[in-house]
Formats: sequence, C-alpha cells, structure tokens
Amino acid sequence: MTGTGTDQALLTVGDLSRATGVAPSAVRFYEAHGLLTSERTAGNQRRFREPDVCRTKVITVAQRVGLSIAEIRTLFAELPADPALADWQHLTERLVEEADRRMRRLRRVLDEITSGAKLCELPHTS
Amino acid sequence: MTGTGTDQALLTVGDLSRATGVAPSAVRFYEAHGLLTSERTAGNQRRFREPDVCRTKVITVAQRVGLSIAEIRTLFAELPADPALADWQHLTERLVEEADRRMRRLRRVLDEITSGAKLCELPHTS
DNA sequence: CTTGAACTTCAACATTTGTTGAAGTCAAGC
DNA sequence: GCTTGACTTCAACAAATGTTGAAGTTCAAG
Repeated sequence: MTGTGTDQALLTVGDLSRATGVAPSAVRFYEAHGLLTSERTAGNQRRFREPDVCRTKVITVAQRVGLSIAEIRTLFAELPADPALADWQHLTERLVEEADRRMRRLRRVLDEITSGAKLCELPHTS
Repeated sequence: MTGTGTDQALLTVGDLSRATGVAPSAVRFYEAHGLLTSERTAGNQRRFREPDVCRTKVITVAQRVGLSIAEIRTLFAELPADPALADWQHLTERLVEEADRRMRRLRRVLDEITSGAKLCELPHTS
C-alpha cells in the first residue's frame, strides 16, 4: 500500500503563473470571478491542481476569441470537476465553434462594406 | 455660375448620430479623440460633413475588427481631408487585410489547442 | 529556529470606451 | 421675440480587466 492514489501535484499561484504565462494577480482575479477554484493549505495559501493549468490556458485562448470573463464562466459551467480528455475536447470544440461564428459575423460585416458599397457616398463633386 | 459649389450638407451631432446609429455622446467622444473633425457655427455648435458619416461607420466596423481608438486614428491618418472613392476603397482594403491577419492569428491559436493537443495533460488516472 | 521568498487580503489605481447629468447657450418655428 | 428642443462643456460615474502596493503571514531550506 505505498501509493494512496492522491499524488496529485499541487500548484501554488506562482507555479500556475509560470506554467501558463498568466500573472499571479490575474490568476487570483480569475479565481475571484469563478473561473478557477483552489483548495487552501492550513496556512490559507491557494493550491491548484493540474486541470487548472489547462483551464487557465483555455481562459487565455477564449479571451482571444473575444469571450468575456462571464462568458468563459458559462463555458466552464459544462465542465465536470475532474475533466477527462473527452471533456476538454468537447470544450475546445465549443470554443472553436464560437470563434467560427464570430469570424463569420465579422466576415459578413466586412463584405458589406466592400461590396455593398453604400457605406460611403461620394461627395457630389459636380 | 449658379452654384457656388459649396452646397455641402452640414450635419449636427444629432444628424450624424441618426445617420450612423452612433450615440451623440460617442460622436463627441470620437471627435475628442481625433477620429472625427468638425467646424463650428458662430454659436459654437459642431457641424460635420458627409464624409464624416462614412468615417463614423468605418469606426464602428473597425471596432468590430478589434481595433482600438488609437489604431483607428492611425488608420485614418492616411485618409485625405476630402477623400475620393479610391481613398475609401483603399481604407476598407486595409481594414479587411487587418481583419484577415487577426483571424488568421486566431485560427492558428485554435489549431494549436485542437491538434497540438499538449494544452491539457490528462490527469494520470493510473 | 530562523530567514527570505512567496504567499495572503484589501484598497487604490490604471486603461478603455463610453454614458449621464447639471448648468447654461443656440437655432428655428410660430 | 419667445419658446422649445437640440446643442455646449465639464465632471462624475460605469463596467471590464486587471496591476500595484502596503501590511502582514506562511513555507521550505539550512
């Protein structure tokens, strides 16, 4: 009975920050806004788990897609506590879909201003 | 010699707002930040010109592309005072290019998280 | 144990992109 | 020429997304 099975690597704020490139202040901010959760040590320090590295990276990507913190929270709402690979895949799939939707919307607007052409009337230089 | 040539329609803030769907406060904001310019009446009220309708619409689209006010100001820096059709076309071309660049960058990031796959390590459930 | 780096909370600040309201002025129709 | 709606400026507020700093605590190494 050597292993208890709970050899989970616990990460400090600094560890998570280094693992993701996100500033410690931002990590705390994300936790305060429900995007990350942590346990606490006896001395009240945060300890994150490995999936939080992934969550944090997803946050970064989702922000690039244009999602707000609130929207990312909603996105994460579907994610189980200890996600399996399939769960991550499903999540990124949804994220990609959302990105596609937004890019298509943008493309439509761009098409309007290039081909629709009524955006800018010429000054009637008679 | 009937026309003086200066039958330019002059637009109040409200006119421009109605023509573009942008709030009057936003119009003033854009002017304060150098995206629009106006003349003033004897009584100190703003009077815009037709091209400003187009500029304002471009501002809206550029924001959807993700440009900041400062970036839009830079974009407009190339635009002559009284732009011809070709100038508008050039501008929208640049805007579309920028949008494409941004979408390609985003696409790369998305590809990384879907195919690159090293984003999320599986918890080693032995 | 002690020490130094890393952690804690909390409040204040920073930036962007505007909106709102107060107090006052202008323009246009009757 | 008066009235009324639209305009003016300016300051304060707002919401999102964090960062910074102060004051104090904890963790790990020696």
